[in-house]
Amino acid sequence: MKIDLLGRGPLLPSRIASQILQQIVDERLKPGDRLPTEQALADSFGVSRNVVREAISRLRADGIIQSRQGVGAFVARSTGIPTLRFDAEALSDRSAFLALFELRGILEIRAASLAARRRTDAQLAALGEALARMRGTEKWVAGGVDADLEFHKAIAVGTGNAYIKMAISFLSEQVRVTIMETRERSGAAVVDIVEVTIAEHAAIYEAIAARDAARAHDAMAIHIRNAAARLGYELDLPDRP
Amino acid sequence: MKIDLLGRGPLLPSRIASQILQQIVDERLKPGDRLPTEQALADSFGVSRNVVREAISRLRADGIIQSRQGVGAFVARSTGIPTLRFDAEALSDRSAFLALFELRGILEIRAASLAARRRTDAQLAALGEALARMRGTEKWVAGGVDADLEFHKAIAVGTGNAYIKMAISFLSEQVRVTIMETRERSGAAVVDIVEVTIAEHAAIYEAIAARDAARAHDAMAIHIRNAAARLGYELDLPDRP
DNA sequence: CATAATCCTGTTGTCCTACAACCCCTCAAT
DNA sequence: ATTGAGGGGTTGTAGGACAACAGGATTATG
Repeated sequence: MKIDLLGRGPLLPSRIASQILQQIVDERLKPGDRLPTEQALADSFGVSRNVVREAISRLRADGIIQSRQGVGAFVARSTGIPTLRFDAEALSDRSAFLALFELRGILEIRAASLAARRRTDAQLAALGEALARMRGTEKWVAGGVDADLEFHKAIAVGTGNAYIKMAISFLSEQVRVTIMETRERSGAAVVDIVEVTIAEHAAIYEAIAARDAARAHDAMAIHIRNAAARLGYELDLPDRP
Repeated sequence: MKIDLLGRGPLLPSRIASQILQQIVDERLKPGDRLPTEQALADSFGVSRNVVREAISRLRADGIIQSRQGVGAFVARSTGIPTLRFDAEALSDRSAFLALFELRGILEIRAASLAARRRTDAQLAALGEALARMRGTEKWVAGGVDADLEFHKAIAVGTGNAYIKMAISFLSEQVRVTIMETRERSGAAVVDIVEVTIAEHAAIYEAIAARDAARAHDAMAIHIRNAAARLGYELDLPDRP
């Protein structure tokens, strides 16, 4: 059944999910309401039950609906905001950026410590590669930031905690975007002192390689503080508590 | 107490999705890589292809992987996702919930430390009110969790960092929803020992009131670890680094 | 009569098979 | 060399079957 001439549009499950979601937004289905049975939905949409199941599965993963076996699927009494997002524009503000950087630092520092204790050899190898790639990039101005982020993500991977990885990736991305925007606007390309930066990363790598959690913690703390300083910010990271 | 609090846990698609995601996080599957065929995945996980399809469907909705008919499914070249979202259902999985709790702990502990040093008197007063409200609720079963969250949010406010506050609120909400859902499903209401919980909170409050960052840090660490224990989990929080 | 045990029915969860749509490669024909 | 038709493999969709489960109706039991 080809309806969409504009390219092969979204597949069936996506479309069905959209339609169900639309019914919820339109309040034809209110929180707490029970959805029609999968078979009924399949019939009414003219698709197979399989497609309906995939659609509902997505909505369920988003916390929009929840289903209980043997009973039915219900529109969730949506209590909480299932997503976290930061206003990109607000980050131009000096104090806001500092706050974001602080949050990132908290996670990165602990992540370094955890990675030192939990990393696998393969993960360490990946970290080493990221470091090597940083050394490789002569032109630090553009690609350097990406290589830097890659290094930090590799550390996050080393924690073995998928959520820490996601959070750090998310925050790093915010920081990266903000930095890029700022440089574009101010025009002045801040030249990092390559040697210093790489040395800091190397120190972190060494500590993680040696499985020395305390040293990894300190090395990362120093790096974060210096990175902030290079951007012109004084970061108030707590010392070892 | 039941061995597995998150009882007849996560449905198959969630678990499969988690495992695939874990492979991506572990970098056994790198961006651009092609996933095994659905049939191969189904065989290796010992489930039907249908289940694998639902799992992949979710990851696809999250932009983590993308698949082309007739070719295969590929790990998306991570274009930074501007939003942070966790699979609500996957959190029923024991290890996933533990990972989330660990992430939350990292932030909460540091937040307590920061709040001890930065709080204003007004913020301390708000924290005291939250604590009083916790003491007020005799029936800890239902409203207690909300009062608890309010207390933690008040601490986050005390850091003076809006992003830390948002992150903690977000994570707390995830934890709360997960616990609620679990209780609903398993039926067994876990009764917290009210006195102990309040005592832990009081200790945190005292430390913050005294502007003693180290003590606040420790008190929160103890609280988080005990809270996890009450839910039947052993949390591996690093000691003072 | 009250209460507990049992059956019954409907729904979701999972499995299985089959086929359509599609991509990519090969290979023969022009 | 270009073109075009297959062929194998993969995802997308369909449909049927059964297990797992919840809840109400029914029957047995005190």
